[in-house]
Amino acid sequence: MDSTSIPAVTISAIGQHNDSEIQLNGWVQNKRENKGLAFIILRDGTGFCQCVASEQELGEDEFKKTKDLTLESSVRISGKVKKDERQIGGYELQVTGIEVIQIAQDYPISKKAHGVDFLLDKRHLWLRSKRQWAIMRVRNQVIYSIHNFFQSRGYVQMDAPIFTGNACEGTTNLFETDFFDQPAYLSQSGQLYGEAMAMAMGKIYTFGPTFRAEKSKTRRHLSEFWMIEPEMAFYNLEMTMDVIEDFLQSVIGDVLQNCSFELEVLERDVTKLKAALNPFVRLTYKDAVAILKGEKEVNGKRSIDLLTEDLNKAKDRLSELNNEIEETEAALKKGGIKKGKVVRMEQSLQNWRAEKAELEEAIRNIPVWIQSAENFVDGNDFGGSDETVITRMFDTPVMVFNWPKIIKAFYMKEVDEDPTLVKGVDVLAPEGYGEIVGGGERETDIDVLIDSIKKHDLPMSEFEWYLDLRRYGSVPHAGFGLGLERLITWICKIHHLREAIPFPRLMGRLLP
RNA sequence: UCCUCGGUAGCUCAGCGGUAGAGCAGUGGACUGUUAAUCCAUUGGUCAUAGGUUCAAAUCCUAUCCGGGGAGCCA
Repeated sequence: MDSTSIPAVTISAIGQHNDSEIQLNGWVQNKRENKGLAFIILRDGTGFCQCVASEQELGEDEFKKTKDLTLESSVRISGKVKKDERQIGGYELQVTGIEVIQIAQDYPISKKAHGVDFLLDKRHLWLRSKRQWAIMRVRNQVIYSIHNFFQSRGYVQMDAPIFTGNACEGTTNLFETDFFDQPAYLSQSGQLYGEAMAMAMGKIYTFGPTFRAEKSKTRRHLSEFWMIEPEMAFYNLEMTMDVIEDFLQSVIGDVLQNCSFELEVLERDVTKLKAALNPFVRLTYKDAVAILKGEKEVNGKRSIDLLTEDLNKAKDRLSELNNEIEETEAALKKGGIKKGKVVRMEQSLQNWRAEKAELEEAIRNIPVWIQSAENFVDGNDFGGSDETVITRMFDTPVMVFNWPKIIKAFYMKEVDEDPTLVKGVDVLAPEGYGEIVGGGERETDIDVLIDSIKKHDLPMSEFEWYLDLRRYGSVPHAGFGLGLERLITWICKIHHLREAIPFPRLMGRLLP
């Protein structure tokens, strides 16, 4: 085959070459065979395309090559583009020639189900699979939209250092390193540096990696993740909440507009994302507590009633499932069923058992959540379940502001009417995803700040440069931090935060 | 650190005192429009490790190791 005379194109651009002969470079994502006919699903990173090879068209020798193709073998395939609405991407390739580059032997990720742990061991290969491809494309869109949002509004991107000397919120959460015989820590926030940069440029944002050393093993934790931290001079809390809302809606809008195929691959219910384009709910901490404890209704419902409803639904579904499982097990044991049907029944059983485990967990959890909500002590921080309960009441993200001073960071500005409160804001994502943004207005008064640093038992010497920002032209300013992976996890509605980053780092995982 | 669930074929799991199982993957075969193709056949096991109870242990008990997700903490 003369590979030079036929133009090589990407699958994403295949629509521009309908009815003409082209060449695709890629990997075999899947293959189905009939006598004299082979269907190769090719992926090239830009998309997926079914290539149809016919023995009649190709001749015996060229067609034989399709027989050897295994999953993830690399190939150049030339052929004629044919529009076909039924196919993935809307086109298929009628193969005229195949050049095998390499035959992959025993690709470890098969076409059927795998556990997350196994897949994470194979993360370098897992990234090739369709779901991961879709998530990473959404991630790319989110990153692009973030830059676009801030750049088009006059923000300057400036980055904070990764090595820091100040253990600004205690050393237990920080990774310690040896920095020329001095202890240094990997940054857990660029916030303080962001304030310095905002005093130089007006509006800035940082975009970089952040490190947390907590020994946390949950679906919402990473030891290394990416954070975006805008900081604006002459902004107050209200203006910041407006920016957050505008910002998140802009990113979500871009994803909805540009990633419809990716969201389809992920089977994402986009009505939930579209709901977030409506104005966000804004609650004071006090109101949020009242809603949590069931003292305040939302749309005529109390949180505890809604949870009880959820609990009963889960119980009903569980007994339904148990019946289905029992009946199917009995039928299988009895035998005399065709093989194809047996396979389907086995698969249903596996799905049901997984759903059952989830329901049982919910049934165990919800009473605890109700208890925790009822007994919530005003003035405490919200736990994971409390966040879930609050967001359960609304369709849009929820912004909670005016928090008790004692549970928030030292740099937050006090509320004028009530100095026990500070002008912080947390954004809670819907569908149980919890906190994605934390921010607020910063303290401008140097005496209040010095007092706060002392009360938090922080080493004053480390903060002299920070206090300079208040000594020389202190102005009202505010900002926030967005956890990139948490936002992506919610947008894609994925189970594990670790699927939202190419190579996750967490306790017990440094490879690959 | 605490709570909780788990470790059985390459993968996903069932079996819970009495001969080690299923599906997928792999391999061989059938089939000219498949969509996780289907159908037939077939390879594949120190049941995490070490002790103990028992006529008999993957199954019960004890210890150890490893992992999951939840609490704490957090984006």
